[in-house]
Amino acid sequence: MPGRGMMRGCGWHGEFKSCGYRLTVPRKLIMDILGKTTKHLSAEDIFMEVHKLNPQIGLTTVYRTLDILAQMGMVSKFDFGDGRARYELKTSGEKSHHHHLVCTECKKVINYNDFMDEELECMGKTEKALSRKYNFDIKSHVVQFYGLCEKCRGEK
Amino acid sequence: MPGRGMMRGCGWHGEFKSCGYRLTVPRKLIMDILGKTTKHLSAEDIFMEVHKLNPQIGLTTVYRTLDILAQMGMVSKFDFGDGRARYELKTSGEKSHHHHLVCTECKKVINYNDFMDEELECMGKTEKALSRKYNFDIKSHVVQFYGLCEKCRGEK
DNA sequence: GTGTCTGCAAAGTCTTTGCACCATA
DNA sequence: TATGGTGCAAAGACTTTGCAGACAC
Repeated sequence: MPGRGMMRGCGWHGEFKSCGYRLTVPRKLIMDILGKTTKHLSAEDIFMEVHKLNPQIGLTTVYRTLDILAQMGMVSKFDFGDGRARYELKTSGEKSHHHHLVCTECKKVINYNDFMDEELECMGKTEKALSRKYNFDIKSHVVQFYGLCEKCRGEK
Repeated sequence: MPGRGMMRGCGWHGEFKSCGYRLTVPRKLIMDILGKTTKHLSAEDIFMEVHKLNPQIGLTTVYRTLDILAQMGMVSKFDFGDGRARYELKTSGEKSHHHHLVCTECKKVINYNDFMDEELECMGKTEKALSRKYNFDIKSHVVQFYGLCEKCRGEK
């Protein structure tokens, strides 16, 4: 059995197996739900979706599965400042990588990737420079803008 | 009495008062501690420091003060993925703005500001573009790189 | 003196853990 | 059938709230 943490093969079924994890009903459902949304779901959100399809599945399993997925690097875990973690499937498409714009009032989150060419280039440069200077093995980054959305700034 | 949330005058004493807040012993101590470190203190960290100087002060007060400071914009609140919030005084000096490099293993955080000129320029551009496109009033941003620090990558 | 602030204790939220049973490979 | 996975309940960790007494202005 290959060590956990390694990823081989393509498609998440293969990745799962080659990491020594079993393919179970809850895990399939959770991956399905994550794959079908562009939203930023909390564990509870995902649990509620799963629950609709299979009421037997518990919140604990959702947390455990998300942990595994995050450790495998298949899912990103975000904090938008509302006290609960949010999860997003890391998709590999060209235009799928995005950053976030967060309303601090109503907690709405907008994905953007339209102004990102320069941003990504610049993040890449910084990443290299930081890796070199601090001898870090950099795996990911987070870029988030915080402010008031159109609606909330109007109400102030 | 001016409405809370406004900031006038200079020095935090003045800001505090002009926002209608009282200048109390715990608040002074907390500001002092935040002003004297470049670390990323949790509420508990700050509480322990405060406790050394004045054991009467409670953790609740620390949380409440940090809340006020964050709302006034004098303090930034960060999440580095270890389940507790971290606080930093926003200093206004030229070179004081910085971003973070976080080790996902040992949770060490490095402030960097040496590769940031281009990064900041680019963030500025993106901020403007996002403000315009989504009609957001952007107040702040977060940039964080995650990975393994020198020590932790060696142990793997 | 008045309205704010404080400390304590208790409650609230999100997340993790222990354990016996179940299911995948 | 042998691990690993699951659900439930309970515990854990961080943060917030309620309230009576204390303090800044």
